[in-house]
Amino acid sequence: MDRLSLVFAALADPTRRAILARLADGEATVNQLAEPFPISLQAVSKHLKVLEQAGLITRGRDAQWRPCRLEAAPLRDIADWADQYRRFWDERYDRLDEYLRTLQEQGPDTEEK
Amino acid sequence: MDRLSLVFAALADPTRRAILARLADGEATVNQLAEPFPISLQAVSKHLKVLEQAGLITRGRDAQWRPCRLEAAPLRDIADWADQYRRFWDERYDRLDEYLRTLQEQGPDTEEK
DNA sequence: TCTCTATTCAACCGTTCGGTTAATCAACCG
DNA sequence: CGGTTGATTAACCGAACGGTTGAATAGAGA
Repeated sequence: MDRLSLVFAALADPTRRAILARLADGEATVNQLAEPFPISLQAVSKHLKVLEQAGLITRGRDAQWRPCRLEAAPLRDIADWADQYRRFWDERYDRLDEYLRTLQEQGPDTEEK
Repeated sequence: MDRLSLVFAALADPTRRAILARLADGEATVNQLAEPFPISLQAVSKHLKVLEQAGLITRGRDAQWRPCRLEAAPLRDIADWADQYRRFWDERYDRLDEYLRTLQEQGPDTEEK
């Protein structure tokens, strides 16, 4: 699967987003990360694997602990991706938006919905 | 499912992101949207349903056509969400980042990985 | 060594996903 | 009306998902 799809898929789960939020406060072990959730440790381990493959975390090794660290690069990627569409929500781009729509609507029907 | 998860899940598919890109150029019918893809019209219809339930598109009615229109609000939402983590990738926030990590690493081990 | 802790791997289970084909609905048009 | 076009719905299929339990691995420590 492509990189962007992997990241979006990883973020499409509240548990995984909560894990990222926790990691924003600093590194944490699997047990620490699992503590707030009513699911098994193994389930959390799976979530971490998904986050790792999406490049959203990296895991080190400290004795028998595997400290997880947030990696923000993919988040920048999706922020940049969404920013492509900024003109569709940012009112400062309203005039440009209007202009583009007018350009495109020349043929089928000129009326606005 | 929560709103944000719906949006992320909808975006976790290249076909659906391509549909959104197409809609950035203006409204389009299902057939027009389906044309570039090597999948059936029904499959595209399903994708549109997913996008609609995520609030990323709205569909009108023009005779037997169902023109689709991009709705950017959820994209603003995910951009805002990602922006929470900006300090982890934006170099202008490096000092703050360092500071926060130092604060947090007081207990288990002070060494960096 | 034996044991305890931290974590992962393996197998399984029910649900969802992305696709298919076939049938149906909706609206125009002769 | 009947036929055609545009789009959705229904039923199905294999793969992936999110969870489980149980077994295995890695390292600390007595």
